[in-house]
Amino acid sequence: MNKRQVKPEHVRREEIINAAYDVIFEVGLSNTTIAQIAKKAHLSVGIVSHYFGDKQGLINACMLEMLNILRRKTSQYKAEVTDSHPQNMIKAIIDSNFDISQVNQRAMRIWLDFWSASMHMPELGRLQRINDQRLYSNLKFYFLELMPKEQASIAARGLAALIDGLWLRGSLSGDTHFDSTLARSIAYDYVDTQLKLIKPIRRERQNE
Amino acid sequence: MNKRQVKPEHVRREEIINAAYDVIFEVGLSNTTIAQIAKKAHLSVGIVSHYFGDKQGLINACMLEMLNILRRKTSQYKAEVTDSHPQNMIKAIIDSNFDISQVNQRAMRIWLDFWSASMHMPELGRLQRINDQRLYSNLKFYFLELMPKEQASIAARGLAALIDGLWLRGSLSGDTHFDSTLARSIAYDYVDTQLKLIKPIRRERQNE
Amino acid sequence: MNKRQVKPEHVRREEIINAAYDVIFEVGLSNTTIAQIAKKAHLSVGIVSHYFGDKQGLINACMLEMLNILRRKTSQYKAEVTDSHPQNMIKAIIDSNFDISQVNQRAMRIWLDFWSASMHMPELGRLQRINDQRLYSNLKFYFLELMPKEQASIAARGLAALIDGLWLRGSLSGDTHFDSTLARSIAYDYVDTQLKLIKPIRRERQNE
Amino acid sequence: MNKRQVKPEHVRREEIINAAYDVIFEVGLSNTTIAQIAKKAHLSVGIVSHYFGDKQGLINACMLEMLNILRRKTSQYKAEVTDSHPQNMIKAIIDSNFDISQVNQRAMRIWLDFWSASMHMPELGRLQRINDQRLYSNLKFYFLELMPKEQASIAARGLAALIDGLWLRGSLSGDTHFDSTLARSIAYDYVDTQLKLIKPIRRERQNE
DNA sequence: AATGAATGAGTCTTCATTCAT
DNA sequence: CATGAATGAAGACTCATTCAT
Repeated sequence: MNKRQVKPEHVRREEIINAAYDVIFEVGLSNTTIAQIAKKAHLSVGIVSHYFGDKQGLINACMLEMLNILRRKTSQYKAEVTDSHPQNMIKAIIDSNFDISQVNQRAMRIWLDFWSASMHMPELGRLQRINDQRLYSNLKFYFLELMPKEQASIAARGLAALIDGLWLRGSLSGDTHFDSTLARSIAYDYVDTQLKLIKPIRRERQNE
Repeated sequence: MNKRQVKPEHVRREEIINAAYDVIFEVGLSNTTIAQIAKKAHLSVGIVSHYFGDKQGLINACMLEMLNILRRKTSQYKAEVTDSHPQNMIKAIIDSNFDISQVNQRAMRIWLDFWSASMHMPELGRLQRINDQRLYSNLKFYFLELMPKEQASIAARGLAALIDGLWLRGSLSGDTHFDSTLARSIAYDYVDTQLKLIKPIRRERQNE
Repeated sequence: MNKRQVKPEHVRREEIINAAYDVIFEVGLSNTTIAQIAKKAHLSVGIVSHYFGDKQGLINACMLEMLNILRRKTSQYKAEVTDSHPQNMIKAIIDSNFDISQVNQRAMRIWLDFWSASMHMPELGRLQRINDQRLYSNLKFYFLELMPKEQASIAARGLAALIDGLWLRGSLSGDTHFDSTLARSIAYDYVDTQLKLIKPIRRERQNE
Repeated sequence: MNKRQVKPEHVRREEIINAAYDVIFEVGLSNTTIAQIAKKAHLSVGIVSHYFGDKQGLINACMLEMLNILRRKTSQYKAEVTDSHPQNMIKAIIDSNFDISQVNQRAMRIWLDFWSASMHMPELGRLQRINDQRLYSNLKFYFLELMPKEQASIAARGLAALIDGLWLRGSLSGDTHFDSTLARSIAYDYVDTQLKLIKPIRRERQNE
């Protein structure tokens, strides 16, 4: 008789959010219903409004959680870098971005669903733009230590786009598994080529 | 007055598809209703089933049209290249991809919506994978004329991802206008750096 | 180029009615659409209103035709009786009723569909009651020549019900073929037993 | 005030089914809409899917209920027979069949509607054939105790058809009231004549 | 805290009918 | 005569939300 088991709020919220991820992965965000989520979480439909106010509240919470996990992951990867040369930090950021998707193909699809939804759900858009901005700033910060401002900007923008694009193409390919090693090597290669070709250009510019 | 105006099938189809694009842009694919599309096209709701069978049929037709336009655009850009050096062809492909989005921010958002939907609508997924594959193959073909096989593969994969990523970040940024010049320069830069760093590896080419 | 082939009105009407029978048999009266009928008849949807005013007009025409065929069939069977003893006439009526169903299982199902519909379509109800009444009167007329009024009434009512019931159970059984020989023998048996037991009441007949 | 009144499931189901019977009687099964049923039951349209999945589920439940009532009624009539002579049991079965229709003219029309629908709705067809078979077997069982096998078969088949036919003609006659006494006497008469005429035939056969 | 019965607005789909050609 | 494009009302179904228990 462990019906009506009362659990701490944060545990319940976590359970519901995870159930939501499952359902979103299976049927897509726009086909996800509260009833499905409740069933997956072995709870009643009323529970969502209880903990999240309404469906939108749950969706916001899901995206927020996703972004928080990524942020934590990035912090963690950066903290683990021993030689904190800018290039290594950039690679840590790359690694953290592909770690998420490495964990599961599921996350990638969910991510894309939220990206898409963020165009038409203001709160999601806000969160998404903050995240976009964070990745860009983060990368630019380290590129600036390696190359002139203008090129750092391009490199950061390019790398951010490359990371997102690799992820995007990964989610969309029918493959069940995303080749994160390949993705990472393509991203590393981008950084390497940018760095190798930066010096001669700088010199010319410095003469100006 | 002009009630019951009969138009040729292809014209009506085009009108309806364009109305659909408008609505999808405004409210998102998953919030788009047939009633909205019909209203935008100044037609009745029954017309969609008349021309497209059902809503899914219309959606498929929309995506197919989008992809066809891109394909035609790419052919056109490639045909316009005077000096058909591989690098120029690659840049033509880049240009064609950003031409679409240049035309309007609308297209970019619609594109993302379809990308997302393609994960859960089989026919859309099929079309989308064909398109993904086409971009990759197209790029790889020209990269192969410039560098060894393995690197060509990476470069093609990287550039395809970069193009998609730039587009993605463009759709998601709140900006009303996408800076296609910047996007193109980032993509060009990717090609240039890839090519510059290829030389030391392929010494024989330097003799040319 | 035999498109737009113009045929006499009664031919067109016949074609459309037959197409309607086909469709009604396949999907049931309530699921029958004008589009299906038109397609089956290789004509356009507009044709129905052209010849029958509207859908209800076509349905009425269908039922009327069905009843006319039965009536003609009954007249014909009765005309073919050589020894016009009342009992033979009754059997001719039975035969005519099972002739229709003998022709095809299709007719039986259509018949039942119209019976059911006649409860809620006034014109159909009118036609159906006339037909009911005709069968009853027809039978009673001959029974009256064989037995007292009261029993003739019961026998006629009983036989009419028996015929309809046999037909009903035939349409509803999943069997593809209706055993009209069995049905007829059951009906004959009813007549025979009714007649045999009439004797004690009608002494004069015992002298025969 | 009494909004949102929650009742036990079986009560709600019963209410909805009864409302459905009302509507079906009034407008016919094929014209019956969920909205009408809901209105009649003073409930919202969503309730049908809540309890029966969809409209077809409700229709199936209605027919099942009808058949169950008839079956219970037959059991009850049979249990009430004091002198369980086969002939009395057969008459009990007849009585039970006309008890239903005695209760109301409504039931008869609903039956016919379901009969008709069962030709095109698989689940209804299944239920209907089971019921047909039951009546036939039931009657044959008792006829077998009174007459030889072959004749028992005919008598059972004939009586079953007669019962259905009387019912059918009753539903279709415009009369508001079905004369169940007359119907019953016609059916009794059928049994009586079958029995009276069986003996001489049996004897001859016994001599063979 | 948790349930799930009940609601009803919103959407897709169907289809008889109309009418310009 | 005949067509079939176009209409729009009607209906089944979905599902977020509410709320009595």
